[in-house]
Formats: sequence, C-alpha cells, structure tokens
Amino acid sequence: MQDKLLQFKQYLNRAGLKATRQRELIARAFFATTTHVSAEGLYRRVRGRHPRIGLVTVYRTLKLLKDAGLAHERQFGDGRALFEHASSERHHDHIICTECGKITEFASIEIEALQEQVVRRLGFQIQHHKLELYGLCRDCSAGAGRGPEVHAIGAG
Amino acid sequence: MQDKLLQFKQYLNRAGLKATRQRELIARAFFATTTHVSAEGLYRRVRGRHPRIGLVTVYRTLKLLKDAGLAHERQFGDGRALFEHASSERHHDHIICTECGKITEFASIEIEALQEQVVRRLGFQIQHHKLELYGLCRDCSAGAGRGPEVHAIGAG
DNA sequence: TTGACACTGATAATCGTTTTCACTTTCTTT
DNA sequence: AAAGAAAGTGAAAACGATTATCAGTGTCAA
Repeated sequence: MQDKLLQFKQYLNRAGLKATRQRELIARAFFATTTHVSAEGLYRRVRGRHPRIGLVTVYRTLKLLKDAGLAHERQFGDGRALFEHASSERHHDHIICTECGKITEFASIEIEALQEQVVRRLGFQIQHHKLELYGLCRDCSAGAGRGPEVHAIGAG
Repeated sequence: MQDKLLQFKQYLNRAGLKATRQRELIARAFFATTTHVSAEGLYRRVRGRHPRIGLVTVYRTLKLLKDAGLAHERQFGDGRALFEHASSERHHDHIICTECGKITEFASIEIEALQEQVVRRLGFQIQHHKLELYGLCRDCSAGAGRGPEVHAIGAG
C-alpha cells in the first residue's frame, strides 16, 4: 500500500501536479478498500476523519488515480461508477449478486477466446469487452426467503 | 407492425390503462425503427410530425412498452438508455464500434455455456448477463485514418 | 521567502430521467 | 349522447451522479 502511494506521488510529480494533503488522504483511503467503491462511498470513509474534505475533491482524485493507472472505473448499469484497484491484477470480469449486491471477480481464457472468434467472424477488430453476469451468490440462493443479506452495495 | 401495435393496445387494456393518441403515435414510431433508439431520438422522430408531444410522454410510453414485453432497455455505459424491439427475437449480445458507434447483434451458444460453467463453479445461480464487445467494425478498420463515418449514434 | 500556478471547496451547471401538478382525455356507465 | 371517474398529458421542477466555475488557499521550486 505504501508503494502504491509512492507510485501515485511519482505520477503527480512527473505530471507537474501537486501532492496535497487531501490527495494523500483520499488515495490512502482508496488503497485501503478491499472491494469496489463509489466516489460517494470513498467520500464517506474519508470524511469520517477529515470532515473538511469535499466530495468534488474525491472525484478529482479518483480521476487522477485512473490517469496514474492505479484505479479502474466500472459501470454496472445502475447509474454510478464503482472504482477498483488496478495495481498488478490482469483483466477480469464480474458476477454481481442481484440479492445482496456482492461483486465477485473471475477470468476465463476460454470465454475470451470465443469472443475473439465471434468478433473476427463479424469483421470486427476487438479492443476491449465488458462481461457482467447477474445471479444469486451461494449465500443468497441458500437462504432464499430469509430476505436480503446486509451488505453495503458498493457503498464502501 | 400492426400486430405489435395490437399487442400493445391489448396490454394497455388488460392493465386498465388508456390507449391514447400519443401512445399510439409513439409506439408506431418505435415499431418503425430498425435499430437501437434513445428516448431523445424517438422523441425527435415523433416530434417531426406531432410537435405537441412531450419528451416526458415518450419516456412514459417506452416504460409501458417494456412492461408490455415489447421493448428492451439497454445500458451501454454512455449514460443514456437505448431501446430495441423485444418481439420474438431471442437473447443476444452486442458489438459496438468505437469509431462510428454502429451496434451489431450476435449470439453464441458456446459463450453462454461457458458462462454457465464459470458461474456454477463459483457457487452462483445465473439469472441473466450482459456482454458487450468494443472494437472497430469492418468499415472503420479498413478506412482507418479517413476519420469517423457519419452515423447517428443511437440518435434514431 | 516568495511567487507562480496548481488546488480546494462551495456553489452552480449538466445530462438523462422522473416527479409534480393543474388541466385534458379516455372510456365505462347510463 | 352525456357524464363522471380515473388515467393521461405537458410544462416545469426535482433528481442523482458527475463536472465546471471561481475566489481564496496551498505547494514547491528557485
């Protein structure tokens, strides 16, 4: 986590941008997350200890983290963006539980290969893709009828 | 097209809703489209001949068409919804050209089967999925450098 | 230490979509 | 055909996520 913070500062430096107190706080909070966070969610986390930070600055810092290659932005169709660590992880897709909102990552070489085939057959050159599966996770399908699990949905 | 309009009216009737002039006009315009339309795009089409119709009514009617099972709503991550005919077509996914915005539909039983496998392995019960491929269509990869084709992107 | 210039936060603006509300239309019942 | 209940309409306002504006503040290289 310290190395990621360092990377971020190096990026800022190289780009002629400034390493401010706010940016460090927000970046730390982001690197401390273990799952997908929304801007709002990250804002709430940071604001807990540093109430004077504005949501706007969180948005701006998330954009910088993207530019630095340290964060990925995902759109899951519910109208807001969720952010995840980019770090060293390779490409993956997501399964979203429609009951509790839990997001699980996975990767399948076979699926990717088939996509390539299909696309080539249609005369397209593939650049990137987005695969989202929706369903019930083990917990939620086991406990069907017990009502939704208590998970913060992307709220961080 | 007449039969779809009929289906729509039957749906309205069954649901205790009213078959108004506006709804018929908007539904006709929707059934006359051949590709994906946004609410705004459909609105522009209808307004050409019927300037007094409001955008709000288009939104409301599109929702009714969804409820009637005659339209599907798609989110392609650019912040607005595109609508397509539901009719008798089976499930399919989309390839979007990043240059000209053209949307091509495709279906692959193999990909779906693999998805099932992956999901089951992770303990999920799949409900539905969303696969979007992004790349250059034949025209745009052939003419790279000639600038973007002139296509209305989902504007109807 | 200083000064240029990037940054911050409050507020306003955007964009697609939905809600509100006063008025109009449909459609069922006579 | 008339009437009235209930749904529908359009304009305008509200919304929620995100971005821009702008006056005041902070950073950092010289």
